[in-house]
This record gives sequence, C-alpha cells and structure tokens, in this order.
Amino acid sequence: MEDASVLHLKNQFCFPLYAASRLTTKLYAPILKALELTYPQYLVLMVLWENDQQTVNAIGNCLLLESNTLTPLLKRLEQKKLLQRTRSSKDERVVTVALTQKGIDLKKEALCIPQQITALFEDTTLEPKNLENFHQTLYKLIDVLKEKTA
Amino acid sequence: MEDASVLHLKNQFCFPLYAASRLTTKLYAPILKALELTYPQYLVLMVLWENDQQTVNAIGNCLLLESNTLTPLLKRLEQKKLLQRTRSSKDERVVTVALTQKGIDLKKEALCIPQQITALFEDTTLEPKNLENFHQTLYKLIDVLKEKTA
DNA sequence: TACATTTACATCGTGTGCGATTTAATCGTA
DNA sequence: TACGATTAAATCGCACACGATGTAAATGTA
Repeated sequence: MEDASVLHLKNQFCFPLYAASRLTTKLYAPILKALELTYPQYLVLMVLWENDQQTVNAIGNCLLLESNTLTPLLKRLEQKKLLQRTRSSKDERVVTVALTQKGIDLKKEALCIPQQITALFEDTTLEPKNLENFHQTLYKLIDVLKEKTA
Repeated sequence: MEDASVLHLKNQFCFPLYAASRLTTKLYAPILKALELTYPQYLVLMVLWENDQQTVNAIGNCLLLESNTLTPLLKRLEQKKLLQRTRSSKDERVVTVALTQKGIDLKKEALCIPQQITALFEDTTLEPKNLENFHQTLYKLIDVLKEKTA
C-alpha cells in the first residue's frame, strides 16, 4: 500500500490557511464595498490610522508587503484622495505616506467594521477560548514563517 | 479617550490569516519551483492525484474556487502537458479534467514535499498538540465562513 | 573625494482571485 | 413539446502578490 495520504488536502495545513484567508477577505468585501475599499486597501488604512505619516517601507513592514505591491495600491488610494505620497526632501529615496482629511475622516466610518464582523460570529460554535489559542498559534506560525522565508 | 484599538491590526484575526497564508505560499515556492509549479497549480494536482477525472466544478468544490479562476489555471497545466481537458459528450456543459501520464508521474516527485515542509518546522517551538487544535479550529472557521459568505 | 555598495522605491511580467456577465446546454413544467 | 429557469464553463476587467530588474540617492571606505 502506497501512503499517498500525505498529499491529501485534509492532511496539510497549507490549504486551510489559504482557504480561510480567501473566505475572510470575502466576508469583509460587502462591508468594505460601502466604503469603496478593497481588503488590502483597508489594511493599509488601518496601519495609517494607527500611525499616520509612514514611509512605504514602514507600511510594508507592518503588512509584510513590498513596494512592488504597495506602490500601485498606494497610488489608487491617492487617486481616491484618501492619502498623499510625498518624496522626502531629506532623503530623496524615501516616500512618505500621509492621510488626507478625507482619509482621516474615513476612520469614523470604519470604526464599526470590527463590530460588524464579530456580530457575524455570534451564533456560531467558535469558542472565544479556542479563538484566543488560535490567534496565538497563528502569530507564532507567522514568526516562524517569516524566519524561514527570509 | 477614543477606543480606536478595535481597528489595530493586532486585534483582528483577518490580518494574521492573510499574512500566514501568503508566507506559507512563499515557503512552498522554492520547493515547487523545482517542479515548475505554482502553489494553486500544486493544489489542483493534489486534488487530481487523490481522485483523477474530475469536473471543473468538482475541483472547485474541493478548493473553493470557481471557473473564472480555474479555467485559465487548468489551461496552463494543460499547456504543460500535465492534464487534459475534455468536454463531456453526455453533457456538453461539463468539462472533465484528467491527468496525463506526465501528470500522474509527477506525483512521485511531489510525495516528498510534505516531508520537506515538516522538516522546516522541526527546530521550532510550535507544539504538535497546539497545531492539532489549530488545524481543527481552522476547519471550523472555514465551515462558518463558507456559510456566511454563501 | 572617487567609487563600489547599499538602500528605497518604481517598473515589468506572470499568475492568480473574483465580481459580473456571456454562452451554450440541460432541466422542469405547463 | 415549447420555453423559461437553471446549470457549467468561459470570458472580461480590475486589483492584488511577487520575483526580477531598474533607477536614483545615500552611504561606506579606501
């Protein structure tokens, strides 16, 4: 008997991560559509709402993304007048990203989003205690993966 | 004091899922590159290695993907001579996907991949017991998300 | 001060994901 | 048996991701 079961989807942890991530994005989509945002755009704004005036590099460190992904994304947010990209005069290589007033104001609209998402889970059997463990393991996993893919 | 901490990345479970999923794909990339496969292509092959001769729909049910994503991906795998797409004669709407001999043979090369991935985690502090819980919660989460995004 | 190296961002090409729509075939039902 | 509804893929357009490369500015060092 050949033990090919190692190759079954159920026995790997890669696939469920991939599936859960995509489904989560899909869960946010209708809520974010009201703000005319995609999920990655929402992430960038969360980073800036927490700390305004960051470089492309700094935003990338928070989200684990690089300029090849961020530059076009930031340009789209700039076109929506939510932020402004300015090349630093001190170091011409650096681009600083700052929220516009419109971008700052959008935070008020976004404040209710976490609540809306949480509400979707209220009638489910996902135990908060398990979720706490889940959250911790997820971050441990990320740390390991960051090291292994560096 | 405004409680904007609900919007912090650390307090959401959406972001770590997104990050872990991307990092995992990156972990597989160099290993899959030896087989000239992308990660989603590898997933499709895993589905077919487990059960050959499936419709586009059936593959999509396994991976939670639809024809708009699968059709181009399957065409690329067909170009690589790993599988063949055939429109069913019984029901002309249905396309059946079958591995070629080359596709079947590739399974032997892939059998060592899970082992290689596992080996990368051997020196880490991720407890197998925690990972078991993690895996379970992940699948529960997927079930809930599937329902909520249906 | 020259100049190789490093750094920050941008650009390019390829491959997903996915909402929306299209096309063609089949099904259900009057 | 007509014919509207449903179904399976495909197509289209847009927005990521990301490896590889390019460009310009800053840095380190002889």
